[in-house]
Amino acid sequence: MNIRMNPEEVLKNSGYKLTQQRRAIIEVLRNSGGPYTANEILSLVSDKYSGINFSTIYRNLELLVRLGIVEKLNIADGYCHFKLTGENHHHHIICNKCGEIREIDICPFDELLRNTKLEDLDFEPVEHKFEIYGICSKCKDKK
Amino acid sequence: MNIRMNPEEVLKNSGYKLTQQRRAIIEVLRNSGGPYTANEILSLVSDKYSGINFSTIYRNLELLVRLGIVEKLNIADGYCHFKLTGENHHHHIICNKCGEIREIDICPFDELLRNTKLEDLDFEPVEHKFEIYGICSKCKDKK
DNA sequence: ATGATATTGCAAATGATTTGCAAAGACATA
DNA sequence: TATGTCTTTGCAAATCATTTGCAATATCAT
Repeated sequence: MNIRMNPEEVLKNSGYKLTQQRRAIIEVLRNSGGPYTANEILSLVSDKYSGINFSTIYRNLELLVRLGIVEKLNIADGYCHFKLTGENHHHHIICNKCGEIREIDICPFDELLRNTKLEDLDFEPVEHKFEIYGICSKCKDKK
Repeated sequence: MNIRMNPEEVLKNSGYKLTQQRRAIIEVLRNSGGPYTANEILSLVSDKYSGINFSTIYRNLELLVRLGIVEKLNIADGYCHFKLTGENHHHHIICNKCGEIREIDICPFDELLRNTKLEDLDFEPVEHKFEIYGICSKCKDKK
């Protein structure tokens, strides 16, 4: 599936219907950015498409992840977070106090592969995750 | 809390009682190694201490994490995984097929801090996680 | 050995996520 | 534009990991 296609095109080209609910979910993720929990996505989508159901949110997020349109993050806060797969590879910094998740462009992986012998581990890497937890500037002075 | 102390000592020195259940949990993690889910820990512990309860497992894992004795991993498989905090800092490679989790000594973080200006992000790092997902040698030929 | 207090086991609650099923919607085709 | 097929939705109930309240029990300082 071409990375140039937008989410709506990917859905249609994969034989899925472009329902109002799916449009709304994609639109919310596109316009509101940052990774959101299913809960947050429900609230945001409800603003434009009232009556949408949790199972619809979950079913579609799963579909969108499967199609590579959406990325699922495993942040250490007990929830799944979702965001549109950006064109650029990146990782995240997470504030331990307010929970804000921000993208960083820094990726340790290439460097890693260059300097070390991952193949010695007899392991074929497919993807990788890198997260830095800490305190963001807004929370720095809070106790 | 001195890192030289063993888990049992840390518990006692922190004012917690060294119950049979806690001994059994620590012993299992010490002897059986690899990160385990609460479920797996229950099974393993049940072998030596039958009748132990899920809530006991969870309550103690939480305590042990709080005391720094146990490390909690957020692997992208929907479960929490627990292991004894080793002396050495490390990260993990996870097989997408069999789910096996192995430690790697490679850490991208120091390099990262040296080469980039994390402080420009106005973020104070506390900890970080790095996981590589892929296919392990045992699963390489499975379809 | 005793007593104060932490800890356990049990059962029920919680909270995110999933599922079955009938009704509604999307879209290719006429 | 109307029709029919097949997907998708909404709802409600089910799951599944994890948490919690509480009475009974175990630990450990004394």
